[in-house]
Amino acid sequence: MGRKQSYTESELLDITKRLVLEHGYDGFHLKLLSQHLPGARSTIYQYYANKEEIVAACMKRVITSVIEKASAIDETSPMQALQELLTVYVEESELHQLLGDAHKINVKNSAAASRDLDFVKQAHTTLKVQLTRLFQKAQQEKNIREDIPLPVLVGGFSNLINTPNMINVPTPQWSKLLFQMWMGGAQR
Amino acid sequence: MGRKQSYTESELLDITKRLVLEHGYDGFHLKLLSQHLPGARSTIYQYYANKEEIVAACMKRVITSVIEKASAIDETSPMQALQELLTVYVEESELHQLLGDAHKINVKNSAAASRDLDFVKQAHTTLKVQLTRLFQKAQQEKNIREDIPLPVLVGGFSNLINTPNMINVPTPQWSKLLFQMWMGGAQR
Amino acid sequence: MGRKQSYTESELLDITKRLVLEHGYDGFHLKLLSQHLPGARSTIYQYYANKEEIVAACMKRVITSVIEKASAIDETSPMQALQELLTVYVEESELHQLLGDAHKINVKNSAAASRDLDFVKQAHTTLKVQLTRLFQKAQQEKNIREDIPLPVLVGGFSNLINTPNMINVPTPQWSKLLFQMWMGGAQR
Amino acid sequence: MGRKQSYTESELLDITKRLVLEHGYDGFHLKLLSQHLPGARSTIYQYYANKEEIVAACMKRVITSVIEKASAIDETSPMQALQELLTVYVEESELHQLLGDAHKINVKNSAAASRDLDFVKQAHTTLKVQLTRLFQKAQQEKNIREDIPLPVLVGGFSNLINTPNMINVPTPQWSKLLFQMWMGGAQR
DNA sequence: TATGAATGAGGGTTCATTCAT
DNA sequence: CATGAATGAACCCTCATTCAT
Repeated sequence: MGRKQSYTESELLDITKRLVLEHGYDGFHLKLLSQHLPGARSTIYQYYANKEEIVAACMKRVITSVIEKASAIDETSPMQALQELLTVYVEESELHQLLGDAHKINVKNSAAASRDLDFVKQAHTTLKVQLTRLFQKAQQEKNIREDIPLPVLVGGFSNLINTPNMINVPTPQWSKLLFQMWMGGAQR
Repeated sequence: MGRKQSYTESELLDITKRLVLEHGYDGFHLKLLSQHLPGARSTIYQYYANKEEIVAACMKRVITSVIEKASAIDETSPMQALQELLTVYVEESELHQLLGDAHKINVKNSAAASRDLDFVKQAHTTLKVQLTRLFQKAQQEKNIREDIPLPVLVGGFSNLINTPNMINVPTPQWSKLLFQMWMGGAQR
Repeated sequence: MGRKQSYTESELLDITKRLVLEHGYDGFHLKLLSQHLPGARSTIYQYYANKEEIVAACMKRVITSVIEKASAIDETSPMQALQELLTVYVEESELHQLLGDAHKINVKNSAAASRDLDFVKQAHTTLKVQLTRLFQKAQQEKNIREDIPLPVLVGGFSNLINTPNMINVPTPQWSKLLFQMWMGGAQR
Repeated sequence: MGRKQSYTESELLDITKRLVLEHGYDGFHLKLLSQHLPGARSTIYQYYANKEEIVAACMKRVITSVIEKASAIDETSPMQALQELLTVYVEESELHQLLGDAHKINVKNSAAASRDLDFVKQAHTTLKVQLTRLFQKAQQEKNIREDIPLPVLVGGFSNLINTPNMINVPTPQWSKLLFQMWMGGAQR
């Protein structure tokens, strides 16, 4: 009946996420991964067929969690929703960075990786659609200035999550600060 | 005497910059570099002693150019200066991304790389000092709101350069749009 | 668990010894080594981390064996002991040549190589101390002429091992012949 | 009428000799050589067609000089002649070490190197013949003990030159000391 | 002739992946 | 299943030698 697995798939992906963020896709080695897990390097192949699949699965898992949180948001009030959405994004701010390496994954080697990356792309689109929807609603409700093109405002909003939290405020307050700044501007 | 070089050091660094941005430090190989230059891989060693030195020299050159442009700015009016500085940063928006990999360069192999990276660090500090100076002046002149901590505003400003220019506006106008958004906020 | 190694560490070091003696340190390549072992070049890295470590380990092993044999000698009668010591040296006459390349090993790359070479140096000293001890005792017992400086006699003794055995006498007899010649001189 | 040569062939061979002794044949690079000569590395090819020829020419020159000195010795008294011969050998004691690497020279690349090495081999034989002749004469004159096989005595004599001169005596006296030790033996 | 640039072969090392136990 | 050994492809880098100026 076989030996007990010494770690779960989920643990494997957790470590993968951390290491890919730390070292980038090309700096992420299976040797490195195995050093952060019990057991031998080759054991990893019991879980995934190759490096590509590991990272793809990791990306899929991360974006799935974001999608779940984002789709749970009540969109009745668009501005309120945007604030909540920003909090979700800030909480998972690595998402952006992580997915930035998606294009490096060589998909020819593995159907599974290919499928996972397709899912990621799909999910990405879903998020963009939600964002656009919220912005359009906000605009209809006259909450948003019109002298700046909408895509610029959307881009600015999305880009907020990359702002480094230099003052180490807890995430929810950090998200509020960012939203406040984005909304009201820097000028007195 | 001797043969004519088949490409200049500057060309080499141009390509290096592009490739490091495209592939990251770990994805940047001398093989890749040589594929984008005429001649054999080993010819590269006529210019630099190793991979580390190439990338370090590249980073140095890029930040040097930014420093030059930034220090030419007239700081009399801080808000005006910030707008101009943003333009410089947007023009060289890869700087940030490029330098992000600086810590990956193994400096033990090469004194030259070490020197160049020290220079880069120094220059980085110089830029931060300029930015802080401008913000303080702006604050003194009551141009900047005070209910948001200054570091957040600074962070938000710096982070503007990462906003993707989705609408493909020419750089100067893009910079103006960003500045306008950052100053006035998104709210109507 | 895992596969069976296709050769032992000891076999690897045996071949290394032979090849370093044959080709010198600079002429000793891992490709050469792998050609004298089953399997691929990269397999060697299962045993040692780099070329330096291989040769250092080899030297350590050889001198360890000499130290063991030399320290087992009964030193009651110094002349008898010297004869036995010579036999040990002649048996391991490659030692000298092998260690001659020790200074070429770049120790910066590898702590293990550094440690092994320190051990070798230490052992070398131990051997010299023993030799000096025996000569002093022999001198006290008036077995050694005094019109020639002791270091010259010691040097001459040590150098005996390099005498090529042209007549292909078995080692113990060869050692006896050399000792006899060194003691009695060539003159009738 | 061309440019003035910046160094002579003889200087080139002098440096070569020193460097080959210092680094061994495989540790001897043309880059190293050119660093010890004025001018560019490629200039060396104005003197010799390749690395092999350089080293072969160097060996030839060294052994030629030994042959000259050795053949000038008056062989009337064999013991006297042996003492003088030893002095010559000690003076040129690097000869042995230098020629030890002769077999490493790949002769296929160069007819000139091949010719020079043949000459070296020939000269080597000439020296051995002289040595044998002197020993035979010494034996006939009853100067040499007969209980030890002649080749052993010859080998011992030849090997004297490798004795390290630890006490830093000037060469002629060193030679005398060695001869004395070899003749009379170590025993009181 | 002297030079510095260009080159390709070859050696060191790492790493994803496969294989035998 | 889990493991550790084996492998080959891919990189970095050096060096003898050739080539164009």
